[in-house]
Amino acid sequence: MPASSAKSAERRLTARGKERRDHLLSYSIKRFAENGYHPTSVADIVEGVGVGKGVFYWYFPSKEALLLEILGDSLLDLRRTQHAALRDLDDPLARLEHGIRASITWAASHADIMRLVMFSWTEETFSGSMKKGRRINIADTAKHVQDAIDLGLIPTGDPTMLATGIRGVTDEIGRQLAIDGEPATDEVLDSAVRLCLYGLKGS
Amino acid sequence: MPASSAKSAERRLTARGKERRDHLLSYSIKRFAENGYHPTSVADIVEGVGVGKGVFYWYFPSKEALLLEILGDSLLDLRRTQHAALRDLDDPLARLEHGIRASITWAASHADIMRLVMFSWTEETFSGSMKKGRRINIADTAKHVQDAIDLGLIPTGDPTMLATGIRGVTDEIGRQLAIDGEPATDEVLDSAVRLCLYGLKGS
DNA sequence: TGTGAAATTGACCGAGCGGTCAAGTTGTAC
DNA sequence: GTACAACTTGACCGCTCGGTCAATTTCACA
Repeated sequence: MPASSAKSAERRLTARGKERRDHLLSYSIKRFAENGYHPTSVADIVEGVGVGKGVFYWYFPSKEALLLEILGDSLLDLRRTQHAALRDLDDPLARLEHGIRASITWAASHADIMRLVMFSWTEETFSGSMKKGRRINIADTAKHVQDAIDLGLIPTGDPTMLATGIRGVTDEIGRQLAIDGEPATDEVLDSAVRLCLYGLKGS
Repeated sequence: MPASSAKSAERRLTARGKERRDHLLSYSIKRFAENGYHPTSVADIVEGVGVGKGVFYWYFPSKEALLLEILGDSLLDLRRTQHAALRDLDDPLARLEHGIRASITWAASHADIMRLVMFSWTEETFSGSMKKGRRINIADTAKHVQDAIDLGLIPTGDPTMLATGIRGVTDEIGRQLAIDGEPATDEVLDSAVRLCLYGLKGS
């Protein structure tokens, strides 16, 4: 490895450096989503950005580390979005509803990321990151389900199981919107919310 | 291409030939699921089966065609399983219930295929096959939803939208079971059915 | 037993991969 | 102006990939 490789997290980047790095990141996401991770070579990426190959390895330790960074950043962004959507709500069912809406909306507006997520489930190298994300996401949801049960708003049941079902609805609908390139309309969001909440009440 | 390549669908295969082909197919599925499609080379496959490289290309025109065949076969098998599960039932809701159970059970017991399906959504070359499968699957389900609406068993709603939600529940739960290597227990199946059917009734 | 199709081998090919690095340029702090 | 770190270049490397093919063996059947 070069003396000052991209390994260290605390690398000093100039303004120009940060811009270059962001450009490489966003372009990689786009190409990975369009062409697939493996079929997109590092040479494709640097050519698309218009720089030499060494630039890629100045900012990222490897192609693999780049995808892992994309996945980690995305999980963080989704959680932040969800949290922002429900932080002011007290009612557990209202929190669930706004969480569902936020998840689907986020997925629909991050179609590229959704494709990378689907791919990442299929290879050991990346699926660990995905499992962690799912565990966190389901735990977040299950907490609200448990609160709803405790308050007698819905019948007793296994909160994790129910949260998994809810994630199924939001994931699939989000995935479909992302793949088809359609936005999350109110009609879609309302249907998803009804399906989940009535499902919970009936369980 | 060789004079008698694998291109023709009506190739005459001896009993030994069919066995060899099946062996290559099943071993490829296993390796693709374990290691990912791209990281698994044709050399890996033939080495695992214990034959020369030419044998692979005697039975399959390309690595890509092999995966497409796996995907097509699997869609057929799933549909056959679903159809067998509900062909004797008249009540649309009972048909939906048994379809849901069959889908999840099939996914849980075909974990390898589920991994390949997830991957295939992420590359243009294969996602066409996936979209077709989803369209067919949702149309199958929507038909029963429409029947239930017509009979007044559930409130009016967009059958395709509702069928998409149901597919979301079955897909996600099936996927989770497959990834974790767990079987589809009655408890899981019951929860999924309740979530879907109560969701429909509330919509 | 002879014959042709089916099946098999594995060395070989051109291409492209992820990644390296010596050399050079740019930016900035004193 | 000078010194040093940040940044950039692109030729190059070793390797593996999907795929080919001439030569050979196996087998079903006449």
